[in-house]
Amino acid sequence: MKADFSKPYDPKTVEPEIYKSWLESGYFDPDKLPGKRKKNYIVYMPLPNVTGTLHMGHALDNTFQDIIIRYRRMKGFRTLWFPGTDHAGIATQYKVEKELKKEGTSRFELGREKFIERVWKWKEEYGGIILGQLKKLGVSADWSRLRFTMDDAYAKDVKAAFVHYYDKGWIYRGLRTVNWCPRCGTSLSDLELEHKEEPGHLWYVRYALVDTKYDIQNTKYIVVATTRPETMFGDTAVAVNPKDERYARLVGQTVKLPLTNREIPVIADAKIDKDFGTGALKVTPAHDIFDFELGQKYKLPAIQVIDERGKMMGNTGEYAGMKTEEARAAVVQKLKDLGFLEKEEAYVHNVSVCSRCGHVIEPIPSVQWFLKMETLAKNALKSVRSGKVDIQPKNFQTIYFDWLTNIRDWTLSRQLWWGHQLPVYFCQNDKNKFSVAVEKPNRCPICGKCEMEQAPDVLDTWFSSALWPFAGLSESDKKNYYPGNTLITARDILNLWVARMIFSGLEFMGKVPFNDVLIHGTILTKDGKRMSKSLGTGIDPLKYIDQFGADATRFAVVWQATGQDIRWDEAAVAAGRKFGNKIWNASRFVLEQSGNDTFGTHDVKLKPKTEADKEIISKLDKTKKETEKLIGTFEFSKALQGLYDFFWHDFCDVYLETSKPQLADAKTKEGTQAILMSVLSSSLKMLHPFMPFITEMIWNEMPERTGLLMVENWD
RNA sequence: GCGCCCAUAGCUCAGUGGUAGAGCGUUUCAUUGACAUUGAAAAGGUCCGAGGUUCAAUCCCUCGUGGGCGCACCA
Repeated sequence: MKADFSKPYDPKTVEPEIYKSWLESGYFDPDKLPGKRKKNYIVYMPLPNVTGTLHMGHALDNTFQDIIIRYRRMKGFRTLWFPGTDHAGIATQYKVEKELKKEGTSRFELGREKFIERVWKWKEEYGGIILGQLKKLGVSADWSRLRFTMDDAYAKDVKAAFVHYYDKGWIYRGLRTVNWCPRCGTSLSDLELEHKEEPGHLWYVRYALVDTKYDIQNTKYIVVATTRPETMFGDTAVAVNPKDERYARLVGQTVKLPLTNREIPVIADAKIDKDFGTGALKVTPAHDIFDFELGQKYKLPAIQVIDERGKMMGNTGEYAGMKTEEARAAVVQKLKDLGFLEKEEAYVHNVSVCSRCGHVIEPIPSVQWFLKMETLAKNALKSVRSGKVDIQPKNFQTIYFDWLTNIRDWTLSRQLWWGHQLPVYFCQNDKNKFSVAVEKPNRCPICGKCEMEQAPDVLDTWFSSALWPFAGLSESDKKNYYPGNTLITARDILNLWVARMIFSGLEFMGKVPFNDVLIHGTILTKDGKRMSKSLGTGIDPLKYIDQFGADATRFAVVWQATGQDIRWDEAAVAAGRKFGNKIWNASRFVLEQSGNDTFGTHDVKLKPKTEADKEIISKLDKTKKETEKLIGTFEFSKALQGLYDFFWHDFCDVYLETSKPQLADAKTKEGTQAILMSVLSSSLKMLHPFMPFITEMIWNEMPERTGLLMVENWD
């Protein structure tokens, strides 16, 4: 590799070559780094899904991580950046199902085994794409330690984790009302829902009092307000606030459900809001999670009236088989006709939808596996409160605390086929009994003779990614490379993933997996909209890498990532390329002026003679300190802007110009040469974490060079 | 409903209790000299609105307006 300064810098031909030389050096692997390195510095890559392609968010996320890793590598740390991909259970299954649908078939027609084969094929085809793309960005992760969350070794650790929790008594199986996606046919955790505002109605429905002697103010019924009248076939109580004087005398009495005349009690609970609607709530334990909890408390039966496909069940009479929305309209009409509808109000409410497929969530009762969160959440809270884990910026700690302090038990099981099947084995002679073990028992411990059958459900994909800092690592890696240091990600997976890694790390490895969590801004379109493929607003960073080079793309992303969300401005990429050009030409000048071999290494003691000499050396010093400080506090954007100012203005505009007469004067010539070379050398080092390709390329021409810039001492 | 964040130049954004900053854009001038992917200079701002604290507020406090996000027991 020769830097040909007779031509403008061409990233397209240079970058692949440079990346190859890095790979060949082996320096991405901490065990192969040169020199004595005492301290580790470890970063965990947020796992891209196997369904993913590169987007601007990845570019930002990974550039930040690469800056840290490259900086620490140059500072003499034993650096390790763990890369990998996530099987992303529901997301991937959804993609493959969509593909099947186009072919006119479905997973049910294929059957479980064939379907999973198909998903593996998909994974082989698309799973590595994003990682290949990240290499173009210059990512210096240790590819020799690449893991996939369904690798055999990884899977073994996932099962062991499940067994561990089960043995502690924290995992239980039970029938509860859970979030259910009728399209995906599976339960979902709270964090896998999205909330969408939708215009709807609030219907006021009369529930007649059975005993009219409690009739107050000349009414013969309680009016409940509901947005979902079709669920009333499953009502098993009406609840009011105990302090609500309007209803005080009715508590303990009985009302009749319209349409079916089934009788249900009136109960009182402090959680009922007196001021909402009429202050009287219809309680449907089977189809509302809040109602389910009320039902548990007051031992109310749960009557399921909506099935797993989101359709009305046989016990709803004429509505059986209807979709819930149809049934809603029909029930309202009937109530109106029969005089049960007191009034109807337009009402904007939030509906929960599946974060994957967008289908409306239907809470239904279902047998699922749950993980008790009490202790885990408490530990995760403590780690951040005590400062063992520092989440930056601070306001994200609130989001973290909020989730953990109001946490519900984690619904672990999913009725999907793609994922880690639960390590639970059922006895075929007594199908309610099961055994939990990493390996399937040869002999059924229950009946002693049956061939046990594994539970069909798979684990929530986040159960396995929660183990990312250590799962699937070799024993020596677990010993040498846990815990790590830093995690950098966007805000959307703070609770979904980061919080769960923290408590999992504590639980299984006895230490938090990292001390610093940096949440960076999200990249939006220029008019402030979310970048999304389906909206056509997404931008592929490869577009910029191809056109302007990876360094310019990295520059643009870092330049703009000041902490807040970023309204993406393409002009920054052009600015990045211009800066690259500046670096290239300034280097050419310095190298030409240095007289090449007449000038030795920059160990030569610098003897500043002129004011300009002193000035540039003091500014370089200041910039070094500042850059170091800012990288340490993850203020990469500021660090880059400082370097930009120093290099372009202080060094190029001012010193390079004054150096010209100084070089022409025999008295100052040598000293100026030495200073030029020294400042260039330091600048290349400081810039390398940000713009690794061009700086590495120029480094090839530096007389003091002994090897790759990526492992030079930063100081 | 509760909570958080944001509002500064034409655009994208930094910033500070005391003369307001960058990149890009615009205008003018310069140029065979490392670089026209350049240099020098200039124009351009009620720092969202109202009130308060202060000797002094773009910055701190309160309320409001507009935008974004998170959570919710959203009946």
